[in-house]
Amino acid sequence: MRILLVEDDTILGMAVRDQIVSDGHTVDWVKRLDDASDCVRTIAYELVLLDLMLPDGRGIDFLKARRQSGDVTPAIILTALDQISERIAGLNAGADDYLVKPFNLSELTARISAVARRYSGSPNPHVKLGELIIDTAARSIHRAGRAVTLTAREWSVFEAFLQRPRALLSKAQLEERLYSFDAEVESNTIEVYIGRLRKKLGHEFIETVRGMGYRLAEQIVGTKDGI
Amino acid sequence: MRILLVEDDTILGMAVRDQIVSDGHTVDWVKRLDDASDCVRTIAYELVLLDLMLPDGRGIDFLKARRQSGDVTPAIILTALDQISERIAGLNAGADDYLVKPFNLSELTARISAVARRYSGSPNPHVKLGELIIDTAARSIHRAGRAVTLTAREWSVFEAFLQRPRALLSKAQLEERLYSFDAEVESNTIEVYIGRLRKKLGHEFIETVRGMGYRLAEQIVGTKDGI
DNA sequence: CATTACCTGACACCTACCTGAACGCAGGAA
DNA sequence: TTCCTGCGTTCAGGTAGGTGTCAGGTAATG
Repeated sequence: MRILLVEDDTILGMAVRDQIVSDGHTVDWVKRLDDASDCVRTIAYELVLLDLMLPDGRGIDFLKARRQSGDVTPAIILTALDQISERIAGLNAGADDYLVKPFNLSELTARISAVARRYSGSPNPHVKLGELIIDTAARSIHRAGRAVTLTAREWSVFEAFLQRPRALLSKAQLEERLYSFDAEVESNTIEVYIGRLRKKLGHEFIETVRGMGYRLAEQIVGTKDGI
Repeated sequence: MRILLVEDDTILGMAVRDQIVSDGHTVDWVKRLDDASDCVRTIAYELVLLDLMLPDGRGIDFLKARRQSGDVTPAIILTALDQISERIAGLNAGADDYLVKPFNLSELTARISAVARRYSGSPNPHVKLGELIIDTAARSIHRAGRAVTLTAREWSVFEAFLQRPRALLSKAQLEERLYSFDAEVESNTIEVYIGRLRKKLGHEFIETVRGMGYRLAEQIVGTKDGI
């Protein structure tokens, strides 16, 4: 699982980061909201851990903005005890959960896996994209009434487009998503997977931007709805 | 929504009850676990609010027993700040959420409606799945007129699929369900249980998604084609 | 035209998965 | 006690399907 941690406290941030890593996840840790914005713009996280009081703004505004722009990435809020109203506001703003500081690290682990579980069965599991109906919990896709099954890798790539429907994703970005940092891939894997996805989902779905990368075709994404 | 409140503190209990009522729900309030047992035996609640320290036992044992016997009613745990390990154990025992005392009442409202949303399609005691008729209370399954009996572990795995019929469940998720955090299982237990379930329920029942996990076959679950 | 980027069918490897079988352990009966 | 039975867990061998690689072909760009 790829997790974004937004926390300005160094001590706490380090502890949280280490715990998450030892749970087998990947973490990117930033201390400011504008860094966080950069991160979510380029990387499709599966979970955001969000402190509410940050040097350059309130976490809740960040969260609200993300939800406004259609981002459904699960978010857990990290908050101090005396910010009860903030917590409620956070839940209303679209947070999936919160942790009250100071919290136990094994509790963090439990909450993370709980959110991960819950998210995969979230109340809005069905996403519609053109003629595709996507059930993220079941990882199943229906195309014109027929079920389409994707392999693990294929789903990873497809998911990247799902999470950021309008974005143009470079091959490097997609590779980074598929393979852990150190792994070296010396070939046209991404091209191959794009091809396989096109074969399964329909060739009009993903369009090539020569020299730059790939993105979902505009008529598929639509103007406002979807995701 | 019909809610069971298990809380021995009179002041808190009254406050919670009033809040829930003013949210438009129905509450049954009991102060002891054996009263709670009577209640859940006769009434199908949609949510249980469960204090952990009660005069006649630990709430967590109650919850665990309910889950063991196939009850999937959502539960929110009410716990004091210093009972962190209890909270974690509660989540592992099958709680859906918890509230830390002292909590704000509007926070309670938010959490309740969150659970309600999550479980908007609440499972009833007699579930039909394809040619299977499942009695979660009795843990018995009828397949084509014949009774099928599952062992405890087999049921645990099966129940996971029952609770989230359309979800894809990874082996890690299933393991986490079977074993407490500390227990280490170093083998293909899940694979074996999947195999045994298939043998008992029919091979077409559970399908493998290589590299990702397992899920109920789609023709079994049936396509809920809203959306 | 040449050049570059991308597409795609084919293929070998490898790993996740399946399955039968055996082992360990607990509870019950004699 | 000892034997038996049922359940949970582990292990090893076999298999099929996913993955990465490559080569030859196609389309875009100047």
